Order: sequence, then C-alpha cells, then structure tokens
Amino acid sequence: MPAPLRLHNTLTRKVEEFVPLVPGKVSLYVCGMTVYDHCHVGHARAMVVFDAFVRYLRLRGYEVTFVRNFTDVDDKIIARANERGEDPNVLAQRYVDAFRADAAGLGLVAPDHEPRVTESMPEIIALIVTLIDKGHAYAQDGSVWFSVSSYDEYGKLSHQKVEELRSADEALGKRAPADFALWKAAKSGEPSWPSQWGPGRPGWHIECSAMANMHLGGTIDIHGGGLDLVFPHHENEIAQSECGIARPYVGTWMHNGLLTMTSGQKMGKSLGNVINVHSALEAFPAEALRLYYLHNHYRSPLPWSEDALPEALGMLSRLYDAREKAEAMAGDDEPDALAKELGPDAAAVLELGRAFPTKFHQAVDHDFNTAQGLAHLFELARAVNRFANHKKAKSRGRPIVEAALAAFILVRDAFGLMAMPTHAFHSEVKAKRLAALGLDRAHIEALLSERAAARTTKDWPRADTLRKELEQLRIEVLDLPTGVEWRVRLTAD
RNA sequence: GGUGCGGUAGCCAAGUGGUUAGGCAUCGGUUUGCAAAACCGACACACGUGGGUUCAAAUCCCAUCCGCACCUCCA
Repeated sequence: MPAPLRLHNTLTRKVEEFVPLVPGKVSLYVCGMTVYDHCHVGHARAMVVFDAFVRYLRLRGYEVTFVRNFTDVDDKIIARANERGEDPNVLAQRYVDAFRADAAGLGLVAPDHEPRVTESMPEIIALIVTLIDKGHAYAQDGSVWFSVSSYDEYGKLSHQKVEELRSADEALGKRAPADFALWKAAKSGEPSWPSQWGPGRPGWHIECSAMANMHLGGTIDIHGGGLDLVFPHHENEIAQSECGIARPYVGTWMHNGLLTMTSGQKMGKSLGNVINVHSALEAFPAEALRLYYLHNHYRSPLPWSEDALPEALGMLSRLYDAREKAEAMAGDDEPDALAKELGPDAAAVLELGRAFPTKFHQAVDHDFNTAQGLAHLFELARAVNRFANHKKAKSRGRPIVEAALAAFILVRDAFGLMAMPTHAFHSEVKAKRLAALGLDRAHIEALLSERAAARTTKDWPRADTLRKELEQLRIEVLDLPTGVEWRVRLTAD
C-alpha cells in the first residue's frame, strides 16, 4: 500500500489527504511549455518541482502516469515567427528541441506521454463539437466561443467573479465579455487546420482539456502548473472539461510559486529579466539548480539573485563532502557496541541516520515539504562531519555511518540530488566554473606543480606566493592529507 | 476596485498550539607549515503592529500596516 500523502489543493485552499481515484495509481498532468522561446530558470522551477514530485510518488509506492504537454500552436508562436519571417512550425520545433536539451541537462525524468497540440487536433475538435452539442459553446464567424454563463461553477478555482472580469477580444463576435475562444478562425498567413467551422486553430485552453483526457481519462488525480496559470488557463480547463468530459475534472490542483527577482517582481518573458536554463547549466551543475529549487517550499515565491546558484552549489558541496567522508570509512564492528565505545558523536550519527527515513518522509509527505526534508539531511551531514573528526572514524567508523549513507541514497531517489560520484561532481563543477570564468586550466596546473615543487623543498614563502597568485584567479588550493586538491571559488570577490 | 498569498535574527528560509529546523554571511576558537574544508562558539530573549482566546501562541481569532501575485501573454 503506498504511503498516505497530504497535499495542498488550490481548489479548496487547504492541505488535505490525497486520495487517488484508483488506489495506488496516480494520473498526473503538468502544463508544459509554449514553445516560442527558450526555457528559463522560472520554467525550470516548475519542471524540477514536478520531476521530483513524480520521483517521490514512485518511491512511495504509487504507479504514476505522468503527462506533460507542448503547446506548439499559439498566438505568441505565430507573432514571434512573423517578427522573424520564419515558419511558425519550424520555430516551434526548434524550441521543442531546445526544451528537450534543457530537460536532459536538468536530468528530468521523461513523461509517460508528451502530447503536442498539432498532433491532437481530432480530439480537440471532437471536444469542441461536444461542447457545442451540449449548449456550452457557440460558433460565430468561423470561431467558436465557450459560453461562461452556461457553467454556473465558473470561477471556483480562482475565485474570480464573472462580472468583475475585464474583457478582451471584444468585437470579435463574443456574446459575453468573459467568454473565451475554443477555436480561432484563421487569419491569412497563419497555420490552420480544417474544421466544420472553417479553417482555424485551437484556442489556448482547449488543448490541455483534450490532451489530458486523451492520455489520462475523464477525471485526473493531480493537475500541476505554475501559479500564474490558475486564471484564466486552469479555470477555463475546468469549465471545458467539466462541461464536455467528466466531473470533476481534477481531484487535486497543485500550483508552484513563481520565481521572483530580488525586487520582489516575478521573472517573466514580458519583463525581460529572464535567465535561460541553458546558460545557467553552462556555469553550474544541474543539481545546484535542483537544490536551489527544492530547498524552498514549492508554493512559496522564490527569489532569484546572482548569489542564488553559488550558494546552492556551496550547499551541495557540503553534502557531497560529508558523504565522501562517510564513504571513505572502513570497519565492520557491530554498530551499537561500536557507538558505545567511540562516544556520543558516534552515537549521534547512528541515531540520526536510523531516524532519517521516518523524519524525511514525515516532512515530505506533508505537502511535499522538500525544504524540511533537506534540513534533516543537513543535520545528518553535520553529525557525520563531527564524527569524522575522530581519530578512529576512518579506520572503524563504517558501521556507524551506514545508515547515513542510506539516507543519501534515499534523497537521491526521491529528489534526484547527490546522484553523482563525488569526484565526478567536483570535476564537473571545476569544468563549468573554469569555463564560466574564462580560466585557463593548463596555466593553473603549471602554477600548481610549481607550488608542489616549492613545498617539497619546504620553500614556504614561494609556496605562499603561488597560493596567492592562484587565489587571485579564484582558485583555492587544498593541502589534504591525501594530496593536493584545488577548487574554483564560488563566491564573488 | 475584486481574488489570493505572504511579512520569522545581517540575508534566504522551514515551522502541522507545548524540547535551539536548515542554509548563507560576519566575527572569535580548534585544526593547518600557511590556507581551505570540517567542527565548536558568538551574532540569537527571532516571529510586521495592536488587541484577544489559552496553563501555554510564530501557529487560533479580531483589527491594522506593509509587500507581492493574479483579474484574458506567462511555469
């Protein structure tokens, strides 16, 4: 039996027990990208949060069917293509490819289905026909509109009142200001598909209703997306689906908070303050982004700043280094007796490691509180480090840290963090930081070997001069018992 | 104007009425040839403000101030 979870439901605005329609199975639909530009670090938050959520559900024993769409026909795509004198389909495909590269870079698990609007046209048209037949929609001059007044629960997700809504697309043949397009009559030069109302294309919201139904069936357990989609997108999806397919449309609505700039404003394409995933991944490992997202609660706004990724990378290094110390320990004594012999720091690691799975799940089962789950891991890492200072830890400590090592594996499986061997992590960090700062590896290595030579002759002044020279290049030299290591400093000067 | 979310130490931040969450920064100490990392300690009587309920409030209630988002481009 999968573990019981509690999730915040936007519909009720409460954290409630999650009960899937079919015990043990979860159908999950997440709104994907509208492919008219690169994926930025705000999109990536939604992608990573739901990626980790899928991993966690599976770890907890649920059989998950995960669908994430591409919206590849849309006003914005057409507008962008016209600006550039490019075919909209070619432009959309280019950004689909770019997204796939970013998704791979971020280490996202592949959805079970990744439907595209252009490949779902018969289902979309069929749904519109049903809505017209049932009296929830009307055709006018080659377009089809959803009649909001035909659905008296409209507004239940976003708590908007129909009378309060401003109107857009006025004078296009709508009967009421709040009505929204299901099908847009083609204008010249736009991509279009034949239909009984004439050539045209789907409105923005209908595709998700149709594609969710195609791949997951009438009622879906969880629908996710960014908070900014609550209105109008998800509100309209509910109206379309509940009038045309099934009620309820969705059991639990999950919305992630938005990335904000330090000024408090959100990051948005329209504000021109975006950082692309691609450039973030050139300078930082994907796990640093992942940790940055997951060390906050998914529903909170998340401030972006220059320091966000360096700080997250520092935190990640801390975890990797603690794990490495534990991995390096040997010994095969009976753990409880050994803990008694080695003292309170050993006993603390043993106890924290053993308690970890319970504490971790308790935190994360409660509305996916990844921040609190990770806090427990940091607590454990500190205990490991403290214990590792003991003289006998390296030769005999392995049984003491065995449970702590299992904790790192648990977090890896749940969140996709700590998935690399430590040396691979550090060499990826080095490569990316060197590239980002434009540093020359050969030059650094020459300075390092010169310093090594000075140290063998105990020429300390020369060694220190070289250390300072390297420091100015942002290279930190570590004289470890196992040999000389070096790292690229993360923080700004 | 309408609908929501939020204000927790220098900064970010979790908190599900009852024992120092966590991270980052700065400053001391241990350690180190010098450093770094790590550990220990300080910053720390933290919860926007004013009332109320309670044996007990960051948490519940009322009022109030401030910030942000959404109200047909948005993850």
